Amino acid sequence: MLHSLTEENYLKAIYKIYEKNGSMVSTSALAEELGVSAASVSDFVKKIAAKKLISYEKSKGVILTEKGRHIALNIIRKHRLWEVWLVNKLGFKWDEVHEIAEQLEHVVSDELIAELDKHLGYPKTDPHGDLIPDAQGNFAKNTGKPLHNCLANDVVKFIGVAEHSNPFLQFLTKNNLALGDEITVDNVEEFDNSYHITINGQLQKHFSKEVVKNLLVVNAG
Amino acid sequence: MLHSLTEENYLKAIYKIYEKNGSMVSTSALAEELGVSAASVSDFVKKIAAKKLISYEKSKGVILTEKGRHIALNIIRKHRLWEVWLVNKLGFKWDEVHEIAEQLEHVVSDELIAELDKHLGYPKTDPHGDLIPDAQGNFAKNTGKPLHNCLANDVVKFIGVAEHSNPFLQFLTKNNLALGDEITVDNVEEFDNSYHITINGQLQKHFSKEVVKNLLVVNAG
DNA sequence: ATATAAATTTAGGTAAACCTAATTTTATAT
DNA sequence: ATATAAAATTAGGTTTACCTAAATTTATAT
Repeated sequence: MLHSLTEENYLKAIYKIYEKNGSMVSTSALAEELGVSAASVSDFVKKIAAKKLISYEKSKGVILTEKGRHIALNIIRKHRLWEVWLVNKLGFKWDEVHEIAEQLEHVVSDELIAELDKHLGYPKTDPHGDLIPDAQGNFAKNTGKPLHNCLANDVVKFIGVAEHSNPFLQFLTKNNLALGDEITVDNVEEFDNSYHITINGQLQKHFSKEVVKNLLVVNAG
Repeated sequence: MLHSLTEENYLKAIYKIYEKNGSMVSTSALAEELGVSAASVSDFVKKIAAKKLISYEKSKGVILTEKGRHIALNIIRKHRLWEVWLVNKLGFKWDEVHEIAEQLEHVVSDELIAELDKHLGYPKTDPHGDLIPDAQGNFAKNTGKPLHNCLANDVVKFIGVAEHSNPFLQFLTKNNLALGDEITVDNVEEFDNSYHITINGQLQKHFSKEVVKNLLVVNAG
């Protein structure tokens, strides 16, 4: 079964919003995410609901069916594999790959994706630390928690970001923080919830609440 | 300037037919190549003529302008680079890459293509021996001549194909003939113009006129 | 509870890229 | 030179994915 570019983008957007909010996806949220009018969304969701890719309750919102979820995860799988390729094989930076992967993710060829996966050594995560679903759409939930939850003297490992915007990624690069780095929480400012940290036991930094909320970490070890 | 998928495919098709026939490209030839009706072609060529991508003489045919030729060559460059990647890096066979490259060629990112080119070691030819235009659209003409023009006792090198269909490529693979091989013409049958040849001084084969017409060779040396 | 605001849907319309059928133009053959 | 065939164009229509404006439904606030 072949899916139009638009259909793929709708399913991906529905998946993304659902993952963030955990509830039915509203017409307006979808319109915002896709950059189209609410009227267009209202039209289009009826079409994909008729194809059983989503279930749609009028005026309430939409949610992916198993079939729709499977397709969405396959696109996400392709997107993340291409991002790994762009960074690991072509030398792009983590803030340069999203737009290119948005195009590559729609290329249709199961053999291509299987060979790409092999070529990359079957990576588990993409350059932003996001987990890559397998060909069946299975994947674990990311175990990282925001650094914001940590207390003084905690020692953790930076494994992902909750915010994927290029400005945020560039901010981290500029501050010499990269995935895999060890972070020690030196002290938390009570007054504004900003964090004084040490990266890899070497570099001291002071990050705002907005930053530490978006750094996903696990216990070091 | 951004071009629709359709526009890119029209320009590529016009280029391809023009290279084969060396004259103005007819509506019917384009319709045949693109798999659409002549009426659709007649409509669409007006649109791209208005954009100065082709020049169009009503009822006579079309030809690329410099601008249109430049775009066509850029798509061909991308197509061939992706084919090299598929074969050299992912391990696909030369008869498995065309359809995938048809999709990849439309991805838009000059940086991507520049990095891909570097990653591949700036290849001069694709897996079928076709020359890859540079980023400015410059490229030499293929110097290969059909083996069909050779006489008994000629010793030549196989460097390209005039026919790109998968059945033909698979036929050559099955017969152990690959690009770069040395071909010795042992004898030409007068009666049907079939060729008795020896590949790399080892393997003797008997190929029909239809086959040898599509094998491009240069003098061995 | 009802007025107002916000979100959603419906109605009606557009542009891109296709189609078939009819017409016109160009080429071919006697 | 003219009839016929082939090729190209025009006319009129469809589908997909969008739009704005109007109407309706749902949520919010007094």
